[in-house]
Amino acid sequence: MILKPTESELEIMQILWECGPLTVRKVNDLLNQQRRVGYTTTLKIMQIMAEKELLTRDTEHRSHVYTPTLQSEEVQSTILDHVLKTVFKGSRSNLVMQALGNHSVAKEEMEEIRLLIKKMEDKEDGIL
Amino acid sequence: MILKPTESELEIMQILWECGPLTVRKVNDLLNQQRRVGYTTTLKIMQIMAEKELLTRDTEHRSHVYTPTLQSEEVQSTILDHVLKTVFKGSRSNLVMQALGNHSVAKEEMEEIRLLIKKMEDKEDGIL
DNA sequence: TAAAAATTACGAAATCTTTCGTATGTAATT
DNA sequence: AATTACATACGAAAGATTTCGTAATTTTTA
Repeated sequence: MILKPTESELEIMQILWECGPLTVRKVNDLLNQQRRVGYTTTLKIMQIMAEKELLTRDTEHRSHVYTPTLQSEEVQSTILDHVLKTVFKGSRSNLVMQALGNHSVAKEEMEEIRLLIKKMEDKEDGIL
Repeated sequence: MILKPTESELEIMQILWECGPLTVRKVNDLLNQQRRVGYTTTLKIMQIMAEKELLTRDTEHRSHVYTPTLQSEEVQSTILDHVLKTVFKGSRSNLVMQALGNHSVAKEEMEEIRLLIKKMEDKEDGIL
């Protein structure tokens, strides 16, 4: 992904990742459960996203149906890399420490993380 | 911190955290090692930051000297919380997994993280 | 001391994003 | 068939951020 999505674009992608391909109407309804926003506003942003190819749309039926072109993991990774670079001067461990420090994480999730780390240490023992 | 700093503001804060209290001239010189930007642009942004109280300035001498009011950790935490909420639907472990997955981290840093996790598990055994 | 250089203040243009009104057309309802 | 509801397209206003030109002032240099 070249472009970092804007906040509004991200909101819409979240909804589409969660609830599958949707019409503008559906997206706007879900969006309005979070905050008040007009229908044509949502329409406009989704049209722009389609132009940018952040979404594809099926124009077969009267109500177009939109799908995100990127997977959530790709966008998460892009954004996290940007934060890593601009906020943590590239230090991944500082980012992780900040993310974990003084916060509670469910036991199972913590276990998942612990296992991932173990696997990484086994694999890349001593390596950068 | 109430407000998320803009990208430009963040760039400047990074420089000030790294290189201590500086004049606009110094900040602009350092900034120009990364990208081309005019002196008055940097000045303007730093003046706005002072208004917002992201920076304090010593106006004793002709060249004002600016200092960040927030520590880097505070801003890192604020921004990471925002990303957590808007990009990872609040799942801290997903964020951490994404930050670690498929990336290399120096052995010592990894060890640091491992220790932190161990400490957290000991302290909050079984708790949220 | 006069000219040049450096600094702050300020306003406004340029750019990016969000917002929505209006026009237009199609489907559903009466 | 006429009216109402619903959809897209489009342009432009509103808002936020970045950019920089210019004026006014002070310091430095020649």
